[in-house]
Amino acid sequence: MRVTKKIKAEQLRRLSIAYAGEGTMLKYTSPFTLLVAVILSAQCTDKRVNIITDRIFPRLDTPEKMGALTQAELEREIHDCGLYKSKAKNLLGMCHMLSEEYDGKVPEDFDKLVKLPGVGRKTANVVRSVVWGYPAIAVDTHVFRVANRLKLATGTTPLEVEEGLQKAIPKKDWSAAHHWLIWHGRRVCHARKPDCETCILQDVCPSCTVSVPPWKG
DNA sequence: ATCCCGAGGG
DNA sequence: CCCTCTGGAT
Repeated sequence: MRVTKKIKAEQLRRLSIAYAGEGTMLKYTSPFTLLVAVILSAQCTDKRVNIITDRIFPRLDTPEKMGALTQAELEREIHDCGLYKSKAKNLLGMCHMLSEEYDGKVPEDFDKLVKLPGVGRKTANVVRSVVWGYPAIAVDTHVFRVANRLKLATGTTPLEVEEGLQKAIPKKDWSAAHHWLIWHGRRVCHARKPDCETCILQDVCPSCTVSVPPWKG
């Protein structure tokens, strides 16, 4: 099927209704704690991250406090969320840079954020969008997969898909759309076995695998 | 077995 | 460009 501008708008309209009000499940109390939570969330469920952050943030909620730990100590604190060595190393580097160059405060500037150890394009977009309300579409594994399947935006790299989505979606909806696509990816449009049977986008999705989808029958 | 709101390094 | 890092949930 040919995914026209009109069909993209319909895809977005339905997603916006289905996932209205869904946001991040990560718990945080400041820009710094959200930044840490997002970094910990790589290859890990939000629920698991929240268990860890509930435990550590009462003691380690600033770059100064967290940056005072040794690598081994921080590894032990975050061990259960996986990738713990690289995350601990990056978090320490990030804390030190925040303390030394930014007076312990998380910068709002995108280019400054992505220079922090462990902070890439996706993390920077999430933090800017959630904390300060900047319009941004963070392209993670879900957004990348769902956007390509819907042909809402296509591309072989996250940046390509991000730029495509920016053209396909009104700017005021960028931050919300990021969450719509994530939740659709989590609940329905799974990586391996997408649940097309229960999908609300069957007739507007070019990748629908239902044997006789409405638009073929 | 397969996937989870990635990023750094080679 | 591809590889590696990693425990937990299902």
